[in-house]
Amino acid sequence: MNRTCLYSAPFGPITLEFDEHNNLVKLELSGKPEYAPHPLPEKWQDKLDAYFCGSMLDFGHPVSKNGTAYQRKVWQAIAEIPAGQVMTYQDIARKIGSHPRAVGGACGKNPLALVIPCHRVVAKTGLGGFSSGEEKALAVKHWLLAHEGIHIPMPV
DNA sequence: GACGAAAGTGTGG
DNA sequence: CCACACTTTCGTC
Repeated sequence: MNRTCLYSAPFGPITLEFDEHNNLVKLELSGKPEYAPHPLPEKWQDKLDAYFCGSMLDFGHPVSKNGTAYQRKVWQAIAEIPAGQVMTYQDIARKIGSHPRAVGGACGKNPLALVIPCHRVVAKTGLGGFSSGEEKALAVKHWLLAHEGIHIPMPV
């Protein structure tokens, strides 16, 4: 079985899902306070605390293995993005030899939202899209970017 | 310059 | 096989 934990992030509650292997399998930016909050592993509590504190912007955790080969490639490329820096979908697509559309699709299925800096990936026209236009998720993305000191050029 | 349509890739039904 | 996705680019107005 999996354990669903809740973490109080500055922008709102986030849901972390752990499996019986005690490893993070999913990280949702949307808090679902409808489950009994299991004790979040101190290991991740500290990581998240350090991240939101601004001391550690890199989780340094392997990407989820629950995905296709291309998805893993995309996530890995994203994970290689240095902290405090953003990369466009085209750059990533070019890096892995694919196209921006596929990159966006792979990112959309990214189960580890915060672990994989998918929010660090922006479109050429600015922030780009997020969750098919989920303003809430986009707000979180903007918050995370601002947290890293990145200013997003508005497409006016 | 702004708006609308087509493109080329991967995933899901 | 067809439709969708966190886009990009070309064509037209």
